[in-house]
Amino acid sequence: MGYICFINYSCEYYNSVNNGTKMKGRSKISEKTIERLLLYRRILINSGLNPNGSIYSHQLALLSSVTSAQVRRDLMSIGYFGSPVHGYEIGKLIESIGEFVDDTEVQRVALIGLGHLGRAILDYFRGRRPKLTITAAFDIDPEKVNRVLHGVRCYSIDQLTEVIRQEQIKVAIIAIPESGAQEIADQLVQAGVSGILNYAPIKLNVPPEVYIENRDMLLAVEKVAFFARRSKR
Amino acid sequence: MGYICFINYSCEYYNSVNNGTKMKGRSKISEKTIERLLLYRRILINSGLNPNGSIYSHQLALLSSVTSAQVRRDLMSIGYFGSPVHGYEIGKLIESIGEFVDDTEVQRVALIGLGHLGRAILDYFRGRRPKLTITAAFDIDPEKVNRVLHGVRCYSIDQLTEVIRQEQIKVAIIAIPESGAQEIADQLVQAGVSGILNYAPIKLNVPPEVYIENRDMLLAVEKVAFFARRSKR
DNA sequence: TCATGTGAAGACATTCACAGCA
DNA sequence: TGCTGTGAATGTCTTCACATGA
Repeated sequence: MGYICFINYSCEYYNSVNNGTKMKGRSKISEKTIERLLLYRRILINSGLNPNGSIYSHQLALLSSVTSAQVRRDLMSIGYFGSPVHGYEIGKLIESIGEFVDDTEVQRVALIGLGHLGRAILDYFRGRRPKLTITAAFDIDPEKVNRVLHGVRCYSIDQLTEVIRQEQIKVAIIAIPESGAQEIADQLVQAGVSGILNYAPIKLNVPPEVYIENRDMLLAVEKVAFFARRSKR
Repeated sequence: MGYICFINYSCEYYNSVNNGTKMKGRSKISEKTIERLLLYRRILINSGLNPNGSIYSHQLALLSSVTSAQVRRDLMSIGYFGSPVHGYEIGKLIESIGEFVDDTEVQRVALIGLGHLGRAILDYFRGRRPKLTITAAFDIDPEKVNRVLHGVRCYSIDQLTEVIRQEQIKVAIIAIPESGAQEIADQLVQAGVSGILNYAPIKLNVPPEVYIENRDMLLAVEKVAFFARRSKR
């Protein structure tokens, strides 16, 4: 809640056309901006547009369902500058967003729970993001333990701390029922994880320095059901 | 985006202690407030607290990880009033939130896609919300069609329009890969659906009167990975 | 005393609108 | 001309802080 990050960036990063105005010091980037940047990148990649071509803010805005002013602000905030003539160079824009949102090295992710949800995540995820790989999965089911499922090695939940410490994993996805979720969260934090994506329908207690994103599946349906009723159809 | 709903409510709904100030006319409730109200309700139900007891805003705030002022504002916005002496009566609060967020009748929901994700949703959902039931599932796999899986009848995707029209379903969950998602969304809209929960990693084009909630699973991981790096651990 | 309900302030997010430039 | 980058305006959301009341 109210997560703001301060990023200290140097100017080599930016393909700045407008290279007169170098940005100094720190810049604030909101969660919403990050989400949109990730969205822009994926839209650009999936669009099939020529990476050597360019795109105007209003075009990208249309593809992303936001306003053109929003696009320009977001790109400004990562220090990527376009040209009034050609707009933004697609390939370089994709790259710049990547430099901003991706780590320099590959980030390893742990997946807790290989039930239907866990396997769905693996399917959606599989090879999509080169800088982000799910390297370890955990489950209580002895049938699954020590096997490779959907391309990922499955460990026993008892090895959680050990494996996460060893592999220096900082990101975890909780895809188990709510009953065990808090206990797992505690273990994850203990083992050094600093970001948790939680699919269990429960509020997890974690220290404030650990980033947590809740994707409560029940709540999502309830919310849509509410707004569906308010539609004028 | 910027979804605001105007609700016209009558005062019979509210267990107003402070019955001097009746709210007249229309009130704006934001998406965020709705999410929190749904969260409060679930926390209250799951907490195991005695429904005949009461709770103070700061206690509920602690359980929900928000501020007490936020809790009071949210409850105010649905016209539920507590007492400075006892706080809010738990049972009546649960009921009041329900009267606000639930439909008067049961709402039927369609689930598109019975892969791992679809089955995960069914598992999480199963019997949790009495006013909301997934009544029809759709899949292309002939193995699944015309069978009852996880308690829900599975139809062929070809019957989509027909079944949704017949059952007057207004809410749908898209749990299929991105490749077919836009086509399905178009059909859903055609069939009269007014709220869509989309799990496919793609921006769906729907008319503005249709409410759409995106729960992009890839983007969620990318976002958490980003903020995990910014942690001070 | 202590918690509610709420006006007002503050923080944050989005959009407007226009200078500046090729 | 038609775009970008951005100050200023607007809009939305959250928190502060205090009058009120049992």
